[in-house]
Amino acid sequence: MSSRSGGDAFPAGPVRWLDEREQRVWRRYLLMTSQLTAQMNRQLAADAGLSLADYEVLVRLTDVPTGRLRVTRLARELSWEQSRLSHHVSRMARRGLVAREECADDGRGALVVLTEHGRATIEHAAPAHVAFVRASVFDALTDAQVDTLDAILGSVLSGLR
Amino acid sequence: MSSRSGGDAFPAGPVRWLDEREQRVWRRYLLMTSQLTAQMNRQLAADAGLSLADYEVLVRLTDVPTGRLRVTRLARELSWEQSRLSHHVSRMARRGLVAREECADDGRGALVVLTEHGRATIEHAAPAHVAFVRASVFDALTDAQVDTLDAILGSVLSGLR
DNA sequence: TTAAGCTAGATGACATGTCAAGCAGATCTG
DNA sequence: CAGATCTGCTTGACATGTCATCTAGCTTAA
Repeated sequence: MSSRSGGDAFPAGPVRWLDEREQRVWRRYLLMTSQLTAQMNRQLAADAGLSLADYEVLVRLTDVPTGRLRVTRLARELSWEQSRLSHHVSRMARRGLVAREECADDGRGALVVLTEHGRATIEHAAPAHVAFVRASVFDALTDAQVDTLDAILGSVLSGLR
Repeated sequence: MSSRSGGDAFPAGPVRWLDEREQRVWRRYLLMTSQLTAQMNRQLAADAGLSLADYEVLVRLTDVPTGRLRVTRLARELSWEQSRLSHHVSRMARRGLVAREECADDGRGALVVLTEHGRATIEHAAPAHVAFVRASVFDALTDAQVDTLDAILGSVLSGLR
């Protein structure tokens, strides 16, 4: 459990505990997200030797024609902290998936570039990954459920900022 | 992006790429879950020096009257891998939140026990954490949305096993 | 132009998670 | 009851994330 119901050992205070239904939904939310992430990671690792994080980075790079992006821009696209990306790029570079390049415009800047190996790897990985997402998520839901999910994600996200 | 639309650089094959709407929902799903987790972690860390994982462990232990559980049982309740739990218990024990105890029934077994400090910590952490979850999630959703979410979680989860 | 302050990135320290291997105590079977 | 096997748990190696800090290159304004 990740939350408490009322009437237990904790002081009641002004806290509105989650009711039975909310607790069930919340537990299932935590379970579902962790399982789904874990399975995507395992599927990608088995199929292409990638983590989901690797995959996300590679996809952003294939999205631009030049296959290269400034570090800060890439971090923003991914909604990652800049230092996380910096560490991750180092690891991916060690594996030959991307490379760093100096930035002509700005002496401080750095570009992350998709390598040939990186491109080949994501092109190999994408079909099975998309198939997995489709099978696990979209094929399991009705159109109306997807619409509601979209609305839910929007509401929660706008509250988080 | 975590998935591809059709008609791009990848071989088409028999793959059904995600359409525009599916892509948008999927991106938002990944964004929302990572943001929500990050913010829960930060809130818990700031308020009580706990990670969400610590919190989950402590809650399971407070759920049983004796405040102690076998390692395997606790791992199952959390849906964690056993070795993850073992590492995590070591770290929590170092901080005095839990302790290990031998198991009388089974010489191989081990019990994880909530300490006084652990109990005090979760009792301090729970109200603000629940308030955060309520404010971020449940207060942002209508009753009908929560029902649909429950159904979605159920569908996806049953497909994942 | 030059010092103050800002910005882009990298890095070190450390928490966390995964996988594979190890180990000792049960259990099973001939 | 002895060896084979299974089980419960721990450990080591290593990938990943976060936070705080550092460096060097921009920008600004007196």
